[in-house]
Amino acid sequence: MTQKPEGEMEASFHYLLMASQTLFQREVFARLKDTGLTSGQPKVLDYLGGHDGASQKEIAAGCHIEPASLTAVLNGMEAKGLIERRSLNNNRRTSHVFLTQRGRQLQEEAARVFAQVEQAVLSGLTQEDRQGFMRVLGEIYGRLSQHREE
Amino acid sequence: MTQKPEGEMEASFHYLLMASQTLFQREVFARLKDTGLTSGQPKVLDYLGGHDGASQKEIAAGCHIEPASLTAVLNGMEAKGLIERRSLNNNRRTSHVFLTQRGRQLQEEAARVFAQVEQAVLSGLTQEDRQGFMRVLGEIYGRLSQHREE
DNA sequence: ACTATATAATTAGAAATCTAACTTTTAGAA
DNA sequence: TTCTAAAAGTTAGATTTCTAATTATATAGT
Repeated sequence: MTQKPEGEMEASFHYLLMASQTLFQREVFARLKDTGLTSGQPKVLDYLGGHDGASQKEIAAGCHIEPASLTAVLNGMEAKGLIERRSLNNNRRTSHVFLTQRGRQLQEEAARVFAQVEQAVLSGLTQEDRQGFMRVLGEIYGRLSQHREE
Repeated sequence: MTQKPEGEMEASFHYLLMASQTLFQREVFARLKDTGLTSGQPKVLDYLGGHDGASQKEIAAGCHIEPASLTAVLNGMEAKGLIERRSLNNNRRTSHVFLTQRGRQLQEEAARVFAQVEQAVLSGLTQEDRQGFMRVLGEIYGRLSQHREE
């Protein structure tokens, strides 16, 4: 309901995708405001939650940002004591990133908030709509990922 | 390595939404590179395509960015001769934004590229999947919009 | 081994975005 | 009408992000 044709419903795919992502992110950041996390950090924490000790290159790929962008985010996180960079196997070129205890706490908090907002957004859908939506969104993501590699 | 849905498919809603939007945007910008448009400008052109003469406040709302952010984008567009700011009805507080002839050209080009990428991404879906996806995405957007107003 | 190439990360500079504070202008109230 | 509050836009400072160039390290070829 509440589909007020305000102006001229620009309900194109790209508009809805962009707008939904923006609004979702804002809701997440709003709920994480107290943690002191800045806007680039939650996604990195989220990735590290499942890939502790990953290289910066791997983290950047997983977060879909450039390695150069990640450097700045990690510097901030390291300064706040959320992560540590270490070399492994006598390889001094690659640096592996590990969550500190405090980093782990905030990663868990971020995961909770992501799940909360996700729940709030998807709870109104039928099980069928939800599953169908996730399946198609996965296909779309796959298609976009291919594009990148070509 | 790790070019496929690697490791543990983090196919959560928030991950797919964020990643898809990022990849979509990158594809659009890649195809608009020759136009000299910078990353903040296409969405504003897109909005103006349907709302020429809108106030900055309206444009910001339509693009889901803050008025302060829009100021910088419009300054760049004005410097490149894509838009003009004008006062109407002796109201000197509100400034209305109009596309120039060149701005209109680039708006049309941006619209073409948005449509192209959209087509490339959605063309693999069945008509049913496509319609269902758009409907649910619209519902999700509506839900997120409400959140903001509360 | 020694040099050339490739890779991982960083730096530099630009643009986009946010929040908070400020300026100007309009509208409302006493 | 005059004073006060609200609104529209801008400015300032920070973070995120990009591309291009740089540094340091590792791998490969001869």
